[in-house]
Order: sequence, then structure tokens, then C-alpha cells
Amino acid sequence: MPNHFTPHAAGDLNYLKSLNRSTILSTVRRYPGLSRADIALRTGLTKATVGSVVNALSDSGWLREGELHARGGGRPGRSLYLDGEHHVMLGAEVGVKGLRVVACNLQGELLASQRLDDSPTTPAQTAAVLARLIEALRGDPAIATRPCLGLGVALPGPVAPQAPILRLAPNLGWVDVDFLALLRAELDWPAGVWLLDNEANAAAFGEFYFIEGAPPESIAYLSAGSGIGCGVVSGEHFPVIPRGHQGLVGEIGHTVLVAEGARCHCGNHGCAETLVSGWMLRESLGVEADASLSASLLARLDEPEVRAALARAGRALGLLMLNLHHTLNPSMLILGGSLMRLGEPLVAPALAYFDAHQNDLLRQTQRVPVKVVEDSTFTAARGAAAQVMARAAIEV
Amino acid sequence: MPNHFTPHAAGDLNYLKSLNRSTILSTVRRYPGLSRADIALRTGLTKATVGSVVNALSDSGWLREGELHARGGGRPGRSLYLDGEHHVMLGAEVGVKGLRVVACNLQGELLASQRLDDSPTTPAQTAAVLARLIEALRGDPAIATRPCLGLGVALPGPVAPQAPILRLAPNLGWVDVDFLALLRAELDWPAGVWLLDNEANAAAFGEFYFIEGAPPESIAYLSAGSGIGCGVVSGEHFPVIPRGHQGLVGEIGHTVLVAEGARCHCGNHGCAETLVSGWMLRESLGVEADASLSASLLARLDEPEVRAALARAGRALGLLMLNLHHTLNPSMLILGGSLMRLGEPLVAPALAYFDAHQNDLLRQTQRVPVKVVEDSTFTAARGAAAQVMARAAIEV
DNA sequence: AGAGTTAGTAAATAGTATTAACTAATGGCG
DNA sequence: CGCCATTAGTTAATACTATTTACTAACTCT
Repeated sequence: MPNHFTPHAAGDLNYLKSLNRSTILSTVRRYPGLSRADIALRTGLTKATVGSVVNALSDSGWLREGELHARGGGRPGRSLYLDGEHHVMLGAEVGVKGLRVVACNLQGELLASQRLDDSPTTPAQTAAVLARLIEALRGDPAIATRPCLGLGVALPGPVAPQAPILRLAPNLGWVDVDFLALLRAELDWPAGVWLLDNEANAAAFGEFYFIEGAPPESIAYLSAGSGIGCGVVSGEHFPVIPRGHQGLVGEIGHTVLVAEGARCHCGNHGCAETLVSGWMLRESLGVEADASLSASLLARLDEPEVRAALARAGRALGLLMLNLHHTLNPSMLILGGSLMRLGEPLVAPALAYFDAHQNDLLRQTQRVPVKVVEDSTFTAARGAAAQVMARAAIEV
Repeated sequence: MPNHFTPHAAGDLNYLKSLNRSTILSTVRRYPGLSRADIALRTGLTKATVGSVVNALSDSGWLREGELHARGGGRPGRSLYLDGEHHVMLGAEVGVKGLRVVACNLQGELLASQRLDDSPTTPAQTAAVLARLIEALRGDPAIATRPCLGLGVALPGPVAPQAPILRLAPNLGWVDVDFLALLRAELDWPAGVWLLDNEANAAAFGEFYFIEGAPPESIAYLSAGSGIGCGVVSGEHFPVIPRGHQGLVGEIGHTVLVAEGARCHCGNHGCAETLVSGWMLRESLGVEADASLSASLLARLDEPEVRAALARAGRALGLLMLNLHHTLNPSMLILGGSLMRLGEPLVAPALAYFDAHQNDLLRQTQRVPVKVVEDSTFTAARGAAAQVMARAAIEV
């Protein structure tokens, strides 16, 4: 079933070709420096197939050949790498506290970026401002001359799985917005792939996509900012984000942790966000609405009240991490989002709680690794760019 | 990445053939009575391809041709159906309270079944007893002459995603059991596909696989018995069960609903199973360990204490259902497991709680349908058989 | 320098779905 | 009744895929 996330539904020889091309490209992404022969061994394709596909990908600027490397006797193989000098992908994030735009090469390296720390207003105005940022980025001499694979946009709310439309962004007050259409109206642009996704999903995708070597079975990116979201990704060569019926997979901020607990802005009571989230800390600690939360709180870390509040929130975060393991069961957990800037006072209690409450099932196996991303300013935007690359690799 | 759930990893022409054959088979399963031309239209394959594949499937006993049906002018098409008269699949369930074995035809109809209501003891003894049941079933004249596609076994605990091995069945006291190997030792059998899976996953798969017409995007089967488990399935033609790193996707019985709550047998505190589960009701209401829980309680429904306990458990179940929607977000929810026999005193509070606590995001869209399976005696076994069929359809 | 080994390419081959042309079967209409 | 238009299904030719096989290229070791 083709939709805007998974373009085609199999069947003909084109599909097979595309599948193999994409597999080969992905093998080089995961294992840079492999030779044609190595790729053939790894993918199960024959030398001949790999050779012809690799040569075509070299010609079109996706791969470049590197140095020779001999292994034992015999003719040395020629190392292959993703070509970081040709194509670029653009990624953008509309966050509660500002706009971010990045340009990446095929290796996931940031070539240029733009940011604007004003809170977005209406969808249309935001699209106009974002379009100017994107144009500024495209004007950058480092990327102006390069062919662009497309643009991915990350938004702070669930996106409909059937159409690229934002359903609801509670922290922006947006409902059912066709943001790509608004952007298209502002950007007169030939362009290839246009994608829209949830911020946590995009971030998760990017973190997973550019992992070198054999990736974990799956990762969950827990995004703690104004709200709490979570994106899951799995699939070595073709990373997939489970989305569910309404795109709510990973909306763990609104799982209920306290039956009949404090009222949440979602209309329910006792949600995780009432225990840990930017807006909850803002309300309970009395930070002015337009001030940067993390900056304000970082300045007040010597107040016992603040430290206690962060520790409480941290323990709730640890509990969320535990529940995540029994429902989505990722093999790696990444903590990101603006709250991570608060550092140890929030993170240490979370990790401690997580460690202390492993049950027998989890204790039986190796502890799931947790990675903390302190500065996730461009993580979601870069992830959106990664999604563009993944799509383009299939369609090319 | 091939593993014991997803056999092959794409690449060659065989794969393409297998993919299309399986797609066509699945189209007939979802939409019985279509003609070759209808299938071509639906799948995007050409008439020629569909024709040759359908004829091959007819020859091998997977499809049968039915009546002609004219639509407007022109030559009438010949209806196609899965052939219920040839192949059979076997499915088995090892439950806390007994063994179940079924034989199904390709349409998911139960041709024969066997049950034994003794609690299993050791893995080896259980395998021996189960083997006798299976042999008895194979001896049944209704199925003895038919070709058998294989055997699927459902167990009450998580199964390792990389190998068909049971990790842990707390309610049986089993750890790291290679149950298929034990069975193979008891059953001298040529046989095709052998599969092992978690009980909730198997049940979910079966419920989803045999849905006629366009299926929901995904379903979650919430299995409430001695413990609480949940299986998720999605994918119209190729249903997939997300499993996660350790096969714990859907282990929602051990999500924590009460921080620092009552001690759970998993080693943690405040798990969902401490609020709703067979073993918790058994303990709190003082039912003897070897008596049938539902029977004992059904006889005591006039006691206010029992009704109150069931209502409390029901509300916890409703809360679990809500949290499920914000993490796995299925488009349909099926309630099954032995506790469902308790009926309205448990189910009504659950549904009421679920209805009353929908948040804005869920309220925005159509209410997710909930289906209650009162008698799920053979649901998991039949689901295991369905998994055999799905696998065989790819491999044939 | 030559044998042995591995990398990569080229031409021939087998297998896939598609295309285009055909036959088959029905309803509608004169 | 007979003809035509229409749709279903089959067949043979075609285009494209990956594989097989045979080859050339390039290096190490002796």
C-alpha cells in the first residue's frame, strides 16, 4: 500500500532494481570503505550486479571510489564511500521556541544551518518566515551549486499517516495544517522530495540512519521539550518508523501515569506530561512564558525548590523510559529535546530510577544503552534531511 | 535481514516471484470471489502475470475457481477462492491452564481441535503430551489425507526475535526453552514450516490475517489471562508483528501504572498486572490455585466484594487500553484471554473508563472500535496456524 | 619472473513481468 | 437470429533483471 512515507508497493522489475540499488547504497552508508566484492558478500548479490549498480551510482554522484586496500594476496579492492561532495538534502524544524534549517551531505554532515529563535505564530506566517530561511540557506556558496534532493520538515505534533498533514500541535495551537502546501506557495522551487513528519520521529530517524556499522535492532528517541514525544526506528537497510492508525505511536507524553491525577492540557488527567515536560516546569516554577526555560532554570539551580522539582521530573522520566521498554522495546534509548540542556539535575535521577527499577525480564539481558544528547538544536532538522535521502535513494 | 520470522532479504528474481505470488494469494484471502482481471486491477500487476500465477496456484491446491459472474456486458470473470479442501495448517497453544491444538484450512476454518485442561509441568513433559495431542489430531480422518503446511506453537511468554526460543514464561516457571526442538524429538514428522511465537502475538496475527475485506491499519489484541499481554499486527497483504529488541513489544502487563505500588512477581512494583490479571484476582479473592478462576468467580458474582474487585480491575484495564493508544496506536482493539469469560462485570467498567478518558487527540477522530472475544479457547492456536500459512505462502 | 589469489568486467544465459495480439464468452441491439 | 461492442483470459514476442561463466586486472608470495 503506497502512501507518502512508503512510496511503492512492489511488483515489477523496476522495484527489484530500486530495492537492490538502495540496499547497496545503504550497505556503503553503514560500512564505508567496502569494496564491490565486500558488498557482494554482504548483500548476497553477485559481483556482476554489484559492479553495474555501483558504477551507475558513481556516475550519478552518489558514490565515490577511494583508496585501494589489499587483504592478503590478490588484487586489492577499491574502497567505496558515499559521495559527500555532490548532493545535498535540506531539513527544517518548526519548534515551539524557534525555527531551524540545515543542509546536509550524503554522509549526514551539516554543511550549513540557519536558526531563528522567535516563537512561530500562525502556520502561514511561519511558512513565509521559514521559506526566507531556506532561501538564505540555498544561497550559501557552499551549497548553492549542488543538486538538492529535496526538503524535509519536522513539526511538534503527530502527522497523519495517510497524508503529509499536521494533525495537532498543542504547543503551537495548530490543528490540521497542510504545512507543505503553505511552504510550496512561498518557495518557487523545482525540487525533488518533500516530506513532513513529527519532530521526534524525524530526530529518531536521523540518529538511526547515520549510525555507522551494524545498527541496533531499533532505537527510541525520547524528546523532552515543551511536551514529551518519542520516535521509534528499526530496520538496518530500510529504516521504518511505526506510526499506527493516527500517527500516535510514541505519543507517550499522554500515557496516564497517575489515575485521576493532575489535569493535562490534552483534556485528560495524570498524563506523563503533567509530571515531566517543559510546560509543567514552567508553570510549577513560575518562569515567564517568553523566557527560555532552560536558561532560566540553569540560573536557578542552587534553589532547593528547583532542584527538587527537577529530581521529581527526572524520576517520572525514568518511569517513562521503563514503560517504553515494555511497550516499544527498543534496543537503544536516546534522550534529547531542549530539557536535556538542564543536564545532571534532571538526567541523573532519570537514569537512577531507570536502573533501579529494571524487572526480571530486563535484568536477564544486557542493560539497554542510553545515550543523552545535550544539544539537540539541529537533530530533528538533520533527521528530516535524512528522511529525504532515504526516499531519494529509493526513487532515483 | 532474514530471521525466523522474516525468511528472506530480497534481491533476486525468485524473491520477486514469491512477492507477487504472495500478494495475489493475499488479495484473494482479503477479497474472496475476485476474478483474475479484478486482481490485476487491484494489485497493479498485468493480466498476463496474474493469469500465470493464478493457474499455478490452482494447480498446487491453493486456489480454486468458483462460479462465473457477469458485470455489465462482456465475458464474465471466474471467481477465485482460497481452496479450503486441500492444505491444512496445525496450530497449538501451551497455556497456563492447558493445551490446545487445532487444524485449519486455508480459509481459517477449524477442521478439528483437541484440548487438555491440565496445567503443563516441565517443558519436556509438556512437549511429549502435546506431541500425542498433535498425533491424535493428525489421525483425524477429516485431515489425515491432506497435505500439511506446518505447525505453529504459541507460548505464554516473550519469544526471542532472533531465534525461535521462549525467553521466559513466568506463569509456567520456564526460562530459555527451545520448545520446538523438544517437540521435534517427540514428533517424527517430515513437515514444512515450524514456528514459535508468543500467545498474544499469535492470537493477534490470526484475528488480523483472516479479516475479509480491507483490514484496519493495525490491530492490538489485548490478552487478559493469568498475565496481561498484547500483540500488535499491521500490513494489509503482509501482516507484520513488531517485536522489538527482546521481543517485549506489547508486554504492557509490566508497564508501571502506580509508582512504588504493590509488588509484582516480575520483581518490580506497581505493574499493570498488580491491578488487573488472573493471578492478582486469584490472590486477592482467595481462589484455590488449581481451580478455574473464571468458573469460581462466575459463581460468586453476587458477592459485592467480588463485583467491586472486578470493577476495580476493569477500570485498570480501561486505563491500559488508553495508554496502548498513545504508544502503539492500533486502529482496532480486541479484548481476549480467559478473563473475558467473566463478561460484563469486568468488561463494562473497562469500556466505560476507556470512553470517559479519551483525550482531545483521540476525540478529534472516530472512536477506535473495540471487539470483545468472550471465548478465546482456540484463538491463539488458530493464530499460530495462520502464521504457518503466511510463511508457507511466501516459501511455496 | 612466475604461480597463486582476489577484484572487477564482459558476454551469454535464465527467468521475470510486460506488451501486444489473440481467442473466448457474454449482453445488447437491430 | 446474427452482428457488434465489451470484458476476461491466454499466448507469443519483448524488454529488462540478475546470474553464470569466462575472462582480464592487479597485487603478494616464493
